[in-house]
Amino acid sequence: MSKTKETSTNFENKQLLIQCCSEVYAIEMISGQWILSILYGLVGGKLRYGELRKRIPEITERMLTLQLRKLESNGLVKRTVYAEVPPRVEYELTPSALKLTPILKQLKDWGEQHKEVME
Amino acid sequence: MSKTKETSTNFENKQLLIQCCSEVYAIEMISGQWILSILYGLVGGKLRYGELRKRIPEITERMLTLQLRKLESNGLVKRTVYAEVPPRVEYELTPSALKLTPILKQLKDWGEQHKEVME
DNA sequence: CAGCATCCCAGGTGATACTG
DNA sequence: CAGTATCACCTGGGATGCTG
Repeated sequence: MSKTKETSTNFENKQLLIQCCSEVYAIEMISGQWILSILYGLVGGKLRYGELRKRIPEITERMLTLQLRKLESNGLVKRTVYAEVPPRVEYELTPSALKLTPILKQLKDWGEQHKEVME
Repeated sequence: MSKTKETSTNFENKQLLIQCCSEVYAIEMISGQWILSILYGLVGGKLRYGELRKRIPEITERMLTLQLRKLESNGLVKRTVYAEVPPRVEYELTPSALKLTPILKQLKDWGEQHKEVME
């Protein structure tokens, strides 16, 4: 670390922005090509890794794993590992993530209105 | 086009997602390192390019221009060019963009709550 | 079953210099 | 004043193959 001066400066700016502006922080969390697909996949209840994968056929294993880890570390998804053979891992939304859904609904409504305005 | 098979497929998927899910479309619009800074810079009313730049000292001219064009083509910002010397260009939020602000407020509130939950 | 490791390319972004 | 052009870098994400 502390190698690339400008990059680290930028990173610090971004971190600062995320810390002071909670909306930036929130948007960071729901940004990313797969985040919403995963969130929506889980609104129905907990799912195993393989089940989740079937609901999002286009995603690669790599990205599903990466994004789930991101969601987990962001506190939007809870990951439960069962000490069994064969292994079983279940994912579910946290209460916090569930509170996000009405806001997503509003974004959807805004988006639809905005599309109409646009032509 | 039609060169890289997988990439174009992916692009199509993404476009499809944006078209069918208006929340994805909305999130796309407010995602990006500078979008919110610019939006917030303009909530007070119209500003000239240079004035806007002073409000966001860290942004480069290149990025300010690019992001403003993105916002313009997305219908969030209106750009007005005055045929004068020296040139004058003013930017202002569209009504649609203004409707977004309460939703951003909610995202902010959620973000703050979520931060508290997180430790 | 539920991942991780590796390689690789495309696109986004910064720095810098130039222009109508 | 309000941009555009060019180069160069870094990260995100895909493909593929391996493992506890």
